[in-house]
Amino acid sequence: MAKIKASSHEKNFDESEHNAQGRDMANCPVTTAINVIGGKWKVIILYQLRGQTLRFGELKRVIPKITQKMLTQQLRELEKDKLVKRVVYAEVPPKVEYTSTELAEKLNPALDLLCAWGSEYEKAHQSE
Amino acid sequence: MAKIKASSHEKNFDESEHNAQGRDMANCPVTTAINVIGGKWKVIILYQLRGQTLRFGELKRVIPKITQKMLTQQLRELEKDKLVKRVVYAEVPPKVEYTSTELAEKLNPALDLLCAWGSEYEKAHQSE
DNA sequence: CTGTATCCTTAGAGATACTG
DNA sequence: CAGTATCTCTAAGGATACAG
Repeated sequence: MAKIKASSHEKNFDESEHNAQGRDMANCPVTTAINVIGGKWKVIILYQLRGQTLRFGELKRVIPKITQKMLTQQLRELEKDKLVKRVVYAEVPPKVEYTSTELAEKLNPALDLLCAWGSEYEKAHQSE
Repeated sequence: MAKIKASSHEKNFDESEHNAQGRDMANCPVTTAINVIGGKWKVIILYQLRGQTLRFGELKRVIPKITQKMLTQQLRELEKDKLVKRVVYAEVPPKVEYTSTELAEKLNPALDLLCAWGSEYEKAHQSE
């Protein structure tokens, strides 16, 4: 995929210049959204956490092909972006639970539409 | 951003293994959708082409910070993914027009929701 | 169990120059 | 006008080993 920095909220348009009467709306927050959920495993993790709390190991088991490093990293970013809440229990052995936040749940309608569109897309391409 | 191959429709789940009763739906086509529109400039280009045909140079002018190389590359991928139609006129000087396809227009509702969510996200983070 | 820390490979992306 | 062709840099992501 593209190189999308997690913390990059940079504008892709130079608003200072008269930008040839292009649609300034193009710089609407879709780009922000894509930046936030565009990570390779983000939507997958988010999906698993829909209305459900999971431990680190459970997530790992449910997403077998993700590495520990990536799981940790993506979770940290999601946490920083306030899409996931992380709760550490002071036990031994350690126990950490991940839950999706309100903000994340608000994403669901959009994800559902994307999911539906993805199906259409796959249908349109399955002939190849 | 994440590394998302344009042509990668690989499964991120190992369906052969009993995957710890994880939600198989997690591997729903959201991931496909993200792969297709996750490119750094894709949604921006798509937005500019909403219900409107533009020439290469017009796109370049409207998205000043994109390089020619990236514009060409992203357009080629969108074309391959059947989201954009490319029409070349046999004139001199050359003239090439880009139009969004039906499939691309079907994405709009999802993009609108993402846009709305992006605004919420920005609000929730502006305090920082 | 839930992580770090390293090392490594690649793909994404920018800059620049050139062309039919 | 609408692109290629190179070159380079960086960051995303994977593999593996180690640790509280």
